[in-house]
Amino acid sequence: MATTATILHADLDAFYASVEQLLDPSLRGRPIAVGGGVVLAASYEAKAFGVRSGMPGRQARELCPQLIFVSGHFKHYQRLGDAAIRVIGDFTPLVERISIDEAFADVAGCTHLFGAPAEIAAAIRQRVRTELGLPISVGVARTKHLAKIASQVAKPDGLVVVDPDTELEFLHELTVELMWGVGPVTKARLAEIGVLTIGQLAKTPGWSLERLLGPATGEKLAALAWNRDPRQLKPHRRARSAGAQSAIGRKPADEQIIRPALLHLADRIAARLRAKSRPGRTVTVRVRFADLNSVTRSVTLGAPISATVILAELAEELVRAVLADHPDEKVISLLAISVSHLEENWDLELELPLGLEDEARRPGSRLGMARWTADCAVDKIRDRFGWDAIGYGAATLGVSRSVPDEFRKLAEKDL
DNA sequence: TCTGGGGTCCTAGGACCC
DNA sequence: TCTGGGGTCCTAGGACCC
Repeated sequence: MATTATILHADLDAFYASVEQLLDPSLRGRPIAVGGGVVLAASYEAKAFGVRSGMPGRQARELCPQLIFVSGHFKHYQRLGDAAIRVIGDFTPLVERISIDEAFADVAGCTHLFGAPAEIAAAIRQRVRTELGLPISVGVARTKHLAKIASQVAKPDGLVVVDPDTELEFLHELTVELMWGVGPVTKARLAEIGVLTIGQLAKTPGWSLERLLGPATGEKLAALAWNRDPRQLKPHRRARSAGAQSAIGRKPADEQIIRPALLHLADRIAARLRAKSRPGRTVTVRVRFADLNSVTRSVTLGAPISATVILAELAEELVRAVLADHPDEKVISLLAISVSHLEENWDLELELPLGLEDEARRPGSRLGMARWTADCAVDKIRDRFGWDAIGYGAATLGVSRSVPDEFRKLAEKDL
């Protein structure tokens, strides 16, 4: 007899759109999209017409002429998302939050207090509905993978419990794209060899999958198809990287365009790194050209950084190297910076390592003590007066904000 | 003429060390 | 001196997730 199903996966339904329908009752039951130029989220009524997040607004309107666009109430998203996760936390401390609207939980240790996992799941759904006014779907199973699939099957506004004795019956009749890690490319590759369902995947020889998808992916999918999911619940995952990007339309690859854009991105990232004392050693830039192909370039430093201007300068050097390698590309459509190899608990005093103080004080030095103190001053002013109270001249001007900064914040992981 | 934004993990080759 | 193997780190690209 298998162990009990105690893993929950809870997922708020069409979260941003549901919040808008909660705030404005006249929107309930109608197709709505959050956003304007680009769809940030769509209600189920809009999804029925094929409207998807990330879709250009114009295309969405073509698919659904009666679509209602609403600008987002971003503060409410954060508040209600946090509140929903707290409801889960009232039952068990073992909660792994995946994003603003989604979390795993293990209720093995609290069934004696609150009843069977299925009852706990029902109670969570009931409380989120009555206390917050939002629909949330929950899957209950023995593993994370199966719980996640169960919640997807439960949507919208449902509950699915997978009995440990009938796991494979449940799993094998579903299509492969419901599996974690199967996207459009993998789905298409599997379709080439006639594999459409998870059951067919399970019966496919391992060597065949590994040849088709590579050793790691092949082995992983084979394991998941037989419901062997080794992943443990990890309540306190720390972020491994922090980044920012900006789609800039179609702009010439000139310094006047690139420098302010990179400074703005570096400013956003570096401020986050400093706030959590997590400087990073690797800087990666991505340049997307007019044809939407993109190229990355990275450098790993001997010591971690979190100063805005240093990050911006390194990023600019990397972008220059990319452009030098692609002399025919005159137009760029996106710039991105990411910082990884983040330090765990970095004492800010150590950012200028012992022995480098002299170098730091040298005028024009990259380590620049003056720059460091400037960042600190900016951070303090922003703490008191808000982000836009101060900034790096060029970065505050002329940077197109196709997506509101509040929306960006929602997607940021806690460092 | 606006195809978003923030992340994770895997792969494959090369450098380098033992 | 030559050959080989294993481990680690770095880099660039890609698939995928929300």
